Amino acid sequence: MAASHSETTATRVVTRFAPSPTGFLHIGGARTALFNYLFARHHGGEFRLRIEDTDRARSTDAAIHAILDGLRWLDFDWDGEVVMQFDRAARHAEVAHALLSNGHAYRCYATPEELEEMRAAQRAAKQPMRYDGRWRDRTDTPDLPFVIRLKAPREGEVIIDDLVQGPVTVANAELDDMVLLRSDGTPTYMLAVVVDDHDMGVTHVIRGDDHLNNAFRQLALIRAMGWEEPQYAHIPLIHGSDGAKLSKRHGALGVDAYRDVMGLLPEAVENYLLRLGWGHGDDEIISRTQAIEWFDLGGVGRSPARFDMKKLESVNGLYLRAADDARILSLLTTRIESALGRHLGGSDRDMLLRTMTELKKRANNLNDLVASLLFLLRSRPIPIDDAALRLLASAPAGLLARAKAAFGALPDWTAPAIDASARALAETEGLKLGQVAQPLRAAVTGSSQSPGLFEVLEALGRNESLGRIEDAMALDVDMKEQAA
RNA sequence: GGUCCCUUCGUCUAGCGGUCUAGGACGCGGCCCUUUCACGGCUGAAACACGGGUUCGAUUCCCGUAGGGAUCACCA
Repeated sequence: MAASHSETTATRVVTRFAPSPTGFLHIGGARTALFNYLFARHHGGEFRLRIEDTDRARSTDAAIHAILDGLRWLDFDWDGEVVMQFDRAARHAEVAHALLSNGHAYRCYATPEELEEMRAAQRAAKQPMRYDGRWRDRTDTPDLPFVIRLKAPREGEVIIDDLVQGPVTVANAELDDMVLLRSDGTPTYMLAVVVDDHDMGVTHVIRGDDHLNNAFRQLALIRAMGWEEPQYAHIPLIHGSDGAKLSKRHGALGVDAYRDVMGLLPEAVENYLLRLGWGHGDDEIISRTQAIEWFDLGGVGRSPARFDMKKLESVNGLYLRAADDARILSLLTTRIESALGRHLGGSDRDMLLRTMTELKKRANNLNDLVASLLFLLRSRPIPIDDAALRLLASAPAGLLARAKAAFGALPDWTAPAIDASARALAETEGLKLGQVAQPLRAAVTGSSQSPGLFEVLEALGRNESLGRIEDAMALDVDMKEQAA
């Protein structure tokens, strides 16, 4: 029971995120949660979480866990206990009956078939499909199943001063008498949201604009109960890259997919989502702290934004490069181990840590990062791709052997020392540095492209490096020529 | 179809009557850096949906048109 919050509501802010657990936490839901979170934190208010599980047939525990897991990953910490809507069914019914007693609701005995006929007739007559209020003024109470409907005002209009959409007006004649309590005694969504928002003391309802029309019906219910009206902010939905409603193939995946299959960082997803439909001057990279300081509902755009994976990847790359190397390595470990089929040893980790900064420049997500570092960890002989094979085939005869000899004689195995040695070799061979470096790169990395060759050699160590060069020297000539 | 909402580069956006020869970012092209690929730096192409008003003056305000979206359940 949250009865009297009629005191000072001017500065008090309570927002909530209220997903229904019929699926994973998708990207649109994550953005709604973000906006609610940021708005609450900006005002020093509360951000609450409510699971709308009144649809017993479609709600699952797995979905509840996926949603909580997603919110935790994104680090949107909520205040207080999670409210499970179904647990409050008795309270919802209580409100429906209170409305019945105060004359703001009535029993409707129309059968589903009867209502379907009514709609068919309206459809045929090209009339708007609305409940015609056939039980609105009847006083008889047959011994039949019934639903409780709100006796909504029929005259006048309602204006909602939406914090995002601005003032929106709808005539009451457009609204029909919605069902509050189903014939089985369970509450409808409309009833449950209004009651829960009220009892939870929600001051600002920030949600997708697919709920904008609902707001008018909900307001009628709030007024019938004489409750305080919340502020509304209906944010536009996210669309796919083709402008159509976001679907699976556009990226309407659970946030777990962004983490696990796409290998993205939560702070990057957050930043991208924040900028989707909201802006702060020319700022692109915005920290959580800045977001809390700057976020405002007035800055939210009113038109739907298209989801752009390319930009998300780009933002992720920026965050990846800025991220702590040890943290990234820990995120990478499982991926690397499953790709390699073995556990990572301490020396492996040291080597990766030393090269991580360079590695990160070449990847925008964790998957690419793993793919680009595996060559460091593979055991000899490492696989050589076609482009690398061609490089080896076109290298001057004996070059690799002479390089191996020169490197083998080095007193210190450091990148600068190897660099100097390679340059000296190129000089005596009458070659450009690239003509020496590329075949070596092919031999050592198995690829035509990699991080700086000398840094790679240093990281690999003298034995492994010389071994790999030797492996390449021993490669079958036909094989190389075939590639060339 | 009724109702409601929206409309700046391909995309996300800045702009809240003159500062706009319309700015930034992603993507795309070029150049630089360079042992490769990246990163980074510089640079180029690229937009105010259309038509009327209001105003000394409209990207910015109003009205239409077109296009897009949302919603019309005993689902949430």
